[in-house]
This record gives sequence, structure tokens and C-alpha cells, in this order.
Amino acid sequence: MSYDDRRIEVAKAAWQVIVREGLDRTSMRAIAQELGSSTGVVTHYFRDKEELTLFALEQVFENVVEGMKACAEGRQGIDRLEQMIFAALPLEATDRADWKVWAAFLGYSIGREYLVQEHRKRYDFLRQIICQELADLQAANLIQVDLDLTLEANALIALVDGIGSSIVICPEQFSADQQQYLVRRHINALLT
Amino acid sequence: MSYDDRRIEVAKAAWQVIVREGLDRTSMRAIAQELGSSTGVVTHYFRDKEELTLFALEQVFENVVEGMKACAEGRQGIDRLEQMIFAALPLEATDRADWKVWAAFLGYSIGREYLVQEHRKRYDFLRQIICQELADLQAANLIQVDLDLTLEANALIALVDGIGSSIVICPEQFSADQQQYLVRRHINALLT
DNA sequence: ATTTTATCACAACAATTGTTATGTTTTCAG
DNA sequence: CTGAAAACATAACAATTGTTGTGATAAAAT
Repeated sequence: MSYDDRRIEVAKAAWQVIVREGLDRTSMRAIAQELGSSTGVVTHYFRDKEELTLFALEQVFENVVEGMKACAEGRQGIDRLEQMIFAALPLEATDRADWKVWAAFLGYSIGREYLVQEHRKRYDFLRQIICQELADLQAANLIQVDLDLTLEANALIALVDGIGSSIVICPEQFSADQQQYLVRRHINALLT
Repeated sequence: MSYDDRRIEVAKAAWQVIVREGLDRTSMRAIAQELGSSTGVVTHYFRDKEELTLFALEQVFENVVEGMKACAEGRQGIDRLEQMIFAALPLEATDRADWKVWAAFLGYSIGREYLVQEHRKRYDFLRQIICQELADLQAANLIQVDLDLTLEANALIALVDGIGSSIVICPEQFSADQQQYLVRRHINALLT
């Protein structure tokens, strides 16, 4: 097993403790225990806790983005955008863990400017992706020409964010069908 | 100053420290310092930290709900619903503090089931209010008759939640006009 | 085979935490 | 005025935290 793989394993252990115990109770010792090792392993692969938590957040985010890109592959038009958004939704119970990590970090960022900046980077990244998709749809004359694409991208992100936040607290709040219905309805309002 | 007023003062100090430092760094000592007193005051008015934090959350929530009810007063129809939703949005910079507290608690709830239940209670409460408004609008034949009101109420809450979460990270993400535009567009899709 | 390096275990450190107990001061009814 | 109760201050407690340093063991390179 390579160095990077082992790093990811440690981050994954951290990730599991975060979901189970909460971010502020995710201590180095708890991560080591989850990993079945000593704290020496954790400190060996990460300079400090900040580096580890940021890496764990990065992993979760990359998983979501890769899922979105995989869903986009080979698709076109409105269906392509819809499927990309669907990939980010907590449609199944297994997706909820990602959203728990996301929500935990969001709350943990309050009062920590460097974490707010980290989140902002990811929001910007997502907005860029969605904006590009919307621009393509606009060029193909599939959505209205007078739309503020940045606003529409932010609106889509906010919609997904809201659904995700709700489901973290109330897992039965939206069924998978309902989530997709709401996204579809939102996107349909943009069509020509 | 009455006992209850002093309790609220302590909670408000906690509330300010949460926004500035983050929930997990909001110690009894930090609250006392913010209050300009000793920790003796804090422990005198609250049994333990859990009671204090839950009370602080309750205060923020009540402020928002009261704002919504005040906006509803004297209004009718679609305008009434719109204004209620607007009251919950972070339209001005001062509203963002409420959303920071909300986000901090949401993240802090991950892995703490008793806090998740507290949040769920509030989601249920909000859903009940919105549902009632939607039912009134439906009875007045102002919105479509075949709507799933619970779903639509949840969708509105998710929309507001998403906007609030986004703005905690990116304060310039949505202007006040844009927030209101998105809510209006969402509600317009429900009209008859 | 030997040395060097990566990996990991363990212990100790100071700092911070919530909580509790014990005082001190203020308030205020009798 | 007096004493009881409320309000507040202070200090100490054990527990937990991130971090660091010191070894031990395994892997790899020479």
C-alpha cells in the first residue's frame, strides 16, 4: 500500500468518526482507534489536525464532484444537467454520510475564517461547473437567453444545499423521487 | 432586571461568542468574559452547558419565527406567504448572524442525536406554519389544487435553508433582490 | 548483511474544558 | 436594622485535548 493510499485510509477513518461522533469530538485518539492503530500513525501522515480535517473534507468533496462528472459523461442537453444535479443529492441513505460531513464542516467553519475560505473555494468551483453547463444549454437554445447564469447556478447549488441540510436532520423529509421532482421543476422553469 | 431577562442576557452573550468564535470554542469562560462577568453567573442561570446552548438556539429560532409572524400580520394571499418567507431570509448583514448560529448548531448536531431531535422539532414547527399558509391559499383557490402541501412546505424550507447556508460562506452570493426573486419565482410556479 | 529510512507505538507535556464547591457581595422582605 | 436568599466571584477538580519526543519494528536500499 502506497503512502497516498495510507493517507486516504487515515482520512477515511477520520471521516467515519466525524459522521458518528461529530467533528469537534473527532480527536486524534478517536481516529487512531477507528483505524485500529495508535496516534503515531495519524501524526506520521498528517502534520497536524488541521491538515487532516482539510484533507478529509477534500476527499468527500472530490467524491461528489467525480460522481457528478461521471453522470455527465455521454449525456447531453437538459438530461445532462439534471443527472449531474441528481448525483449531488442524498438520494440514498449511503449518500447521507457525505452530507453529514459537509454539514459538520459548514458549522465548524463558523468563526474560523480559514475554513470559510476553504468552503468558498468549493462553492466557486461548483458554480463554475454549473455555469459552464448552463452556458452550453444556452448556446444550444435549450434555456432562456436572458437568464443570469451565475444567479441560476447559485440557485441550483442552494437548492441542493437546502435539500441536503434538511435530510441531515430529517432523513425522511424528501424521498428520492421528490428530490428529483423538485430539481426537475426548478430546471423546467428555465427552459425556452 | 428580572431573572428571565438576565437569562436571556447570558444567552445573548453565548450567541455572540458562537458567531465570533464558533460553537465548539464557546466555553463557559468565554461567555462569562463576553458578559463582563465571571463563570459564576453562567453556572447560576444554567444548570450546564447543554441547557445554555439549547436556550440560545431557542432564542434565535423564536426571533425568526416572531419576525415571520409579524410580517404575516395584516397581510393576505400570496403576498402574505412571500413576506413570511422573506422574513426568514438573510436579506441584510444583520440577519447573517442568525444564520451563522443556525449553521453552527446544525453542524454541531452531527453525531449528537439529542440535538438532531431539537432541530427536527423546529423543522416540524416551520413545516406546520407553512403548510397552514399553503392550505389557506389553496382554499382561496390561489394555488393549484393538486399540490402536495407537505412537500411544497418542505421545498420552501429547503430553499430558504439553502440560501442561508450559502450566505454563511459567501455573503455576497445573493443580493436581497436576488433572494426575493428566487422565492417569488418558486412560489409563482404554484399559482393557479 | 548492514545501514538507512519509513512506519508505527507509547508516554509525557501543557493547555483547555465543564463542573463543583466554597466563599463574598448585594438585594430585599420582615 | 437584621437575616435570609439571590447574585456573583474565585479557585480547584478531573478529564480530555493536540502536540512532541523517544523508541521500537519493519521495509528497503546499498
